[in-house]
Amino acid sequence: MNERKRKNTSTRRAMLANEIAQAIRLRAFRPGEWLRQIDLEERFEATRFDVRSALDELAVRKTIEHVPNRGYRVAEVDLKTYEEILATRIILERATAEGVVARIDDAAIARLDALAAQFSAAVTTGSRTEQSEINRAFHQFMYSFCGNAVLEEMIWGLRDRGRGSQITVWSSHELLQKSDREHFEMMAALKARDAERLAALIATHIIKGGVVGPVPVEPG
Amino acid sequence: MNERKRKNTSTRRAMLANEIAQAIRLRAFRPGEWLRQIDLEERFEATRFDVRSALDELAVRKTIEHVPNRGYRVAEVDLKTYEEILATRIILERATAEGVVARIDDAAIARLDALAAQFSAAVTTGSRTEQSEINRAFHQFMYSFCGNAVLEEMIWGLRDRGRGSQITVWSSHELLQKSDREHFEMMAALKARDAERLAALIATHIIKGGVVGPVPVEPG
DNA sequence: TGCGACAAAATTGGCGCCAATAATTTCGCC
DNA sequence: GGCGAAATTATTGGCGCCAATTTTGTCGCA
Repeated sequence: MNERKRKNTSTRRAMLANEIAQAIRLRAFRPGEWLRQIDLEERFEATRFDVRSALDELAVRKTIEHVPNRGYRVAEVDLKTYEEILATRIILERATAEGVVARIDDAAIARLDALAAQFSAAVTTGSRTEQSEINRAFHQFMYSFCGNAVLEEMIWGLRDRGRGSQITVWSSHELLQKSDREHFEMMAALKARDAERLAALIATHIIKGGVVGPVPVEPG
Repeated sequence: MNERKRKNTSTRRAMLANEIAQAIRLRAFRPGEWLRQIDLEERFEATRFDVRSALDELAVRKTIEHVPNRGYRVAEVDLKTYEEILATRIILERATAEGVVARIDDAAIARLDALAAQFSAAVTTGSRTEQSEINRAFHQFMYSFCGNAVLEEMIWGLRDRGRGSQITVWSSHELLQKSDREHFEMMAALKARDAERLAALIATHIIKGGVVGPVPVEPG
């Protein structure tokens, strides 16, 4: 009966914040780049008020940085913080293994196999952002079975924060292929219901995929 | 030379948000309670604009909840979410043990001993909020040596979120005394540089301090 | 007396205006 | 011609106003 009325502010704000966040993920805005409110108004067809709200939200989530009287810019993550983010991601993402192994079902495994295959295809033919989005989908779907929504939230919050680093993810084709292979190793561990092995794979996946060269990361 | 100019908004907003957050921690506002903007204006002597900004920030941090056209209220955490928060806290806080043990020095140990002693005293003589604040100070100071600022942030964000549960922390005097004892056991593990033992103690500390058998939760 | 509808009051929330600040250009002086 | 200062332009950000919405209070009717 009732047609859906126009969205209220908090919804619009959240949606816009997510749109901007995605744009940042897709590197439409690069780390350090200023986000001019006027541009965002036009690009996303939103009012200035909504743009500001969304930017404030992203600043609280540390996706962007606010400089008084200068504006908002995509956060640039320094090396130390980046390493801390990776270390914390390892802690959190490892911890999903147990729950995932316990709760995953055959249908989900099939879907994950498909996503892993999609990633394989994207490694050779797809664009950087395609690879990135498929990879994200793979992990997001897998972690969604961990049985802890709070834990999931933290993981995705951290992953978004890590985007602001100068370090190139998958800096070489070999690393990309390694990530690809690791997905299938994870699937094997998953099918064998081997939580410990899955956790170990997740840890190396994060380290190898994210850091180039000598790795000075000691979790904790 | 230059007298310090008036604080800019983002600073005022952050300060006000922290003040309100502390008030919530101290139970000046109870879970489910509505935070009327007019009241907050007077109580904290802030403009309506700043109040709203601060409330928005706290809503993003999930300390409070925003209901369109109704306002903001202290988040009520349901049991499932509360358990997830505790589980995630255990994951994160355990992970500090290694770094803390590696980095702690004698001066810090002395300070922690003092805080543990303060807590002991507060167990018998202090108020609930005093106990809570000293306990917080103890853990905050300890975790500050973990060498991972991002990890620390996550922990304190989660701890704040947990305040919104109906579950009474330290529901009995015995649990309070148990917490007290555990602080000293942690100190022993710390002095022995036994990270594994410290991690185990942290885990039980969180579980025992936070959950009390079958929980009489009444939906608000 | 209980209940529903209508009216009045209280509260929230969208938004535009313009002051404050930073960035850019122009101009004058050496 | 180069350099610094002043004027111009661009952008951000504080804030108050009033509309939209909810809550509270009142009245009439069964």
